[in-house]
Amino acid sequence: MEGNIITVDTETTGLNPYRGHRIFCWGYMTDKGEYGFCSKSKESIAWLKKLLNDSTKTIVFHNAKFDLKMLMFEGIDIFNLKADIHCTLILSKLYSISGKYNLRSLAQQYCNRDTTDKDEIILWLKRNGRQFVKENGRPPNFKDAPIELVKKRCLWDVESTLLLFIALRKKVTWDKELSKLYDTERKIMYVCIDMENTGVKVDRARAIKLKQECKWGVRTLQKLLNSIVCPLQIREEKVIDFKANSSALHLPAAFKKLGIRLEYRTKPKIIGKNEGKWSFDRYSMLQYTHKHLIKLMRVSSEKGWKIKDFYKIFAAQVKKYRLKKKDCFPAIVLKIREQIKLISTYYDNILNESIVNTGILHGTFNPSQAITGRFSSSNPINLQNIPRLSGPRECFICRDNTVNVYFDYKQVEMKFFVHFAKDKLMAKAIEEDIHIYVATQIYKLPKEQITKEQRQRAKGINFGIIYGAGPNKIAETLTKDGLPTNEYEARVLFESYHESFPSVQETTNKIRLKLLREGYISNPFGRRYHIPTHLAYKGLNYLCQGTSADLMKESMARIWSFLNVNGLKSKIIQTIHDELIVEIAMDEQEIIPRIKSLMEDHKRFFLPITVDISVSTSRWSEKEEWKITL
DNA sequence: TCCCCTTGCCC
DNA sequence: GTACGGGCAAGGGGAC
Repeated sequence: MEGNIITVDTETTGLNPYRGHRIFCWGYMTDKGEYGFCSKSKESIAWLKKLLNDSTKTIVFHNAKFDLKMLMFEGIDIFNLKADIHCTLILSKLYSISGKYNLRSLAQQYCNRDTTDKDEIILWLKRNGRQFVKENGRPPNFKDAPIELVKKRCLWDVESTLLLFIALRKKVTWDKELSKLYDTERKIMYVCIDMENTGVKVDRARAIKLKQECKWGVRTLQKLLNSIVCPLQIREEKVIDFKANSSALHLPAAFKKLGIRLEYRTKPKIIGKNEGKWSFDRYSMLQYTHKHLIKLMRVSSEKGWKIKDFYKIFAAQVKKYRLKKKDCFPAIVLKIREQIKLISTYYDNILNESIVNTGILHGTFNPSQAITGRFSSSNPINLQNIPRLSGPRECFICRDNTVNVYFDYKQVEMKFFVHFAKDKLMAKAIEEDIHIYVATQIYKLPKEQITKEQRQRAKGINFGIIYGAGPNKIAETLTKDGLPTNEYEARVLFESYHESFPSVQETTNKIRLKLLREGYISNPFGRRYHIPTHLAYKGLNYLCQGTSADLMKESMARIWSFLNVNGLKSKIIQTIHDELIVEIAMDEQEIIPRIKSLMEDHKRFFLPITVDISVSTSRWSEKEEWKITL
């Protein structure tokens, strides 16, 4: 083969190798115009393996993480390839101007490729799907499509990838910072694959038990709801089973029947055109909730009460205050929705997606999905939004002979916020308690007089401000968090905040100017954010989020190399934005401080970036502060 | 059956 | 005059 740059694309029977999906063919193209397409066979994989280990070659994929992972399942040692591996998805995300990163749009945008043809395989799957299921008892995948279509698509893809690589590589590598980011992202591919491959261990029996408890709650609360509002007249139909998730039909009808006047609407889609639909989210529902039940709702969520305990106290309250059925309605709707959510989003997935014998759950982490640079997690389950208090974390357990260690960047987004605003007073306060300090400023009280609730309010405002919130949104968030705040109160606090910390608005103004002049802003790692000027208020948040994300990525790459170079058994298993979960082998616990120091950064930023450590020897829900026990 | 909307979980 | 950042997934229900 003459070409030294070779693009490769594998076609697979699906997206999840842990569900048995595999490569069935692949194609390539070189910068000298050579190309080929072949079915998977022992020989063709051996040939590809040799290519991937030719140190004179540059191999390019579009979304290399995916192809490499699939190749791993063909027995290729992807972690020690000799060829130089590149990825046009990462390149295009780093160069980032458009919001679309599938190969078709990129090829059109950067390579002027014609994309008027529809994707013929997708069309084929759509046209023949139903018939196929009838004949084969399963939906068709790419392998079932006519091979000429697959070949055509595959070759189109490798050609586009090649053009894209040539167009983008220099744009990224000419910039020193972007080039470094690119190298980190390429390492992160392997970290991610390793992490996904290791998976997390779940306790299926516990998930079954907790699911049963929730189901009891749903049954009990559902009976109550039905007895309160059914039969319910919806159009011509008499509904006898009320759906608490139906905010379009059932909830408005139920409120009407109970004689509760509706007050809150969702944001209209087209401003002014439409006044929005009735809203029944937690914020609105709490406004309709009876005063004797509000505290119960708050405490039960805060403490993560099991449904039976909630129900006991709830029944007692109802009796004590002689509440009518209609008084209980909003609270019951909220509670049943919590239970439904726990079952369908968490317990069902934990049970359906973990491997029955081993209890291992393989999630997917995507390092280049979020525009800020954060990871996202999905498929088959999002491992980054597991509830902290209400049960599911009990199902995540340690593997035998390991402990799970949680390395948490302490207040990291807050620190970067101060870093960008360069606010000296805040910087000083962050070492002690930033939320109390902000409370002293906005309430104009000495810190001894700050109540727990005022601190919590200040905390809500701090995060709201980082996210670019206005007074209304702050009121909403605080109320949802169990701190009832009206819009007037929120406005006073909001203004008081900006009077105390003028540096914050100054920073946003600077960002706006920079966007006006250059069209983008960059974080300290050189990651660029193209933001339209009228959305400049997002800039500060992108910087905080993105800086924290890039710091985490660098750390992960370092830690992963450290573990590998030293031949350690311990594994990175999860990342939740500013938290890294490492499964530490029982006999390797001495590396915990080392990992901490690989993550911390005392030099580069306005404030030292430090790490807190927690550890669990049993369940995620049981994690506690780490004390040196070496 | 597909897709939008609403809701709700995480940081 | 304006307004909570980034994600993912599920259920309901209208559109086709």
